[in-house]
Formats: sequence, C-alpha cells, structure tokens
Amino acid sequence: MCGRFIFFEIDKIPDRFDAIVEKTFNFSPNYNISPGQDVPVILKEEKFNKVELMKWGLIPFWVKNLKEFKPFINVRKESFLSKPHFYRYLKNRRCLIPSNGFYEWKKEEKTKTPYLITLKDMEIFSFAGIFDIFKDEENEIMSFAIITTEPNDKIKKIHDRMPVILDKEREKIWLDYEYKDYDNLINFLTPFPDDLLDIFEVSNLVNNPENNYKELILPYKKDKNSLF
DNA sequence: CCAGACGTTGTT
DNA sequence: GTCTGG
DNA sequence: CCAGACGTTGTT
DNA sequence: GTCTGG
Repeated sequence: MCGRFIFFEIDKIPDRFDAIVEKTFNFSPNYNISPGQDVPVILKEEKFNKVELMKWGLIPFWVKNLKEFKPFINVRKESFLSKPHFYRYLKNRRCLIPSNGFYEWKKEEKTKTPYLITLKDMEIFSFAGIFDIFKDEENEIMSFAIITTEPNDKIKKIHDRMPVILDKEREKIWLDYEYKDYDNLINFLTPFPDDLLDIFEVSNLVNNPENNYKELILPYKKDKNSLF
C-alpha cells in the first residue's frame, strides 16, 4: 500500500513535468504527507501541463453524503479490470503525483518498522494516480488516489503492495487524455524495477503524522541497506 | 424493473 | 474495536 | 499510513 | 452517474 510519502523538490515541477505553476500555488516541502492533505498533482492542459492542489483521498462525484463516505487513498490496478465503475477513471481522470519517496511499514509479531523508498539520490519521480471532482452546495473538492500494484522483489520484504511509479516516457502518455489504448495503460501499472530503488529504515518519528522535518528521511541505522 | 454498490489494507 | 484527523 | 479519541450538560 | 444482481 502507500499511505504516506514525501515531496520536497517543488521548484523542479516546471522542468520535470513541463508544467505551469500558478503564482498563488501554496505548498511547502513536506517530509510526511498523509491522507487528507492537499498535495500538488499534475494534469495535462492544452499546451502545457498544470499543477493543481488536490486532497489525497478520492471522493467520487456521485457521493451522496460527504460525512459518511470514506475516501479511498489507493486504487488497486486490478480494480480497473474487475470493477467497471473504476474503468471510467482510467479513461478520463488520469493524473501524476510528484514525489521524492514513500514510506512503508514492515509489520512483524509486535512491531512495525518504517522504511523510506526512493530513487537513487532521492531524485524526483511520479506516482500514477486518478482524480475526481466532487461538488455540492458548500464544497467543490478535487481529490485523488494513488494506484497500487504487486511489489517488486525488494519491497516484497516489507509489504505486499507498492504504489505505481511511472518512468518519464510513460508519464507523458499517462497524462495525455487523448490517448485511448487503455489496455496499454494498464500495462503501465507494473512494479518499478528493483535496481532503481533505494530502501532503508527510518526513525519511527515518522509514525506521527504531525511530525514533518528533514530528519525524518535520514537513515536510522549506519549500515543503510543492511536489509537489501 | 428497482435496489444497492461503487475502495484498500490488514486482521479475524 | 472503530472512527476521525493529520 | 499512524495516532488518538471514543461523552454530556451547563457555564464561561 | 452507472453498473450489477435479483
């Protein structure tokens, strides 16, 4: 699963995603993004891409009462095949979520240990996502979910799901709302290659969603990759 | 036709 | 145990 | 995802 | 809103 991530290289959005960022855009480096928060999301526009702040936790447009609905923070790749309701999102509500890494907790008998998963040098990348727009009298909420898939061999040691990470080529196609080879889009939703990912244990200070500072992304142990 | 679901993860 | 809030 | 709350009445 | 199940 993916229930917590980081994103701090906000200045890199325009170059990395060929995107225009509004002057009023308001998001600070975040080392502990949790569900419910407003997060920058990339969408395609006519000429360039754009950035929108969206709430993490997808609220479908058809929800009757907001209070009782539990937003979904993840969507399984398999759902696009088995649940017709979700195929709609694959067809015309695709987006990218910029990130520098994500956390997973390894559960054992009585303990849970947080790990941070990044690209080499914590380089910026993106998750494949879907979004929706919910409207009622008081609200207009844009929200998104991160797609999950089977884990690769490294992540398998901690958890049985991982978020979908797209390479640059796939990012372009994923954003292109005129692209209609949906079978091929589903083929994008595969585990990211092991050798491109770095995994290491971090302090359990990250457990508390209210903690948000650089130290959270430091390796907890000297031997950074003992497990991997 | 209408009613009811529409999600994931982890745990039992 | 289960829901809410971050 | 995890942490923390989980209640009412009346008064300020 | 739209699909599935009865």
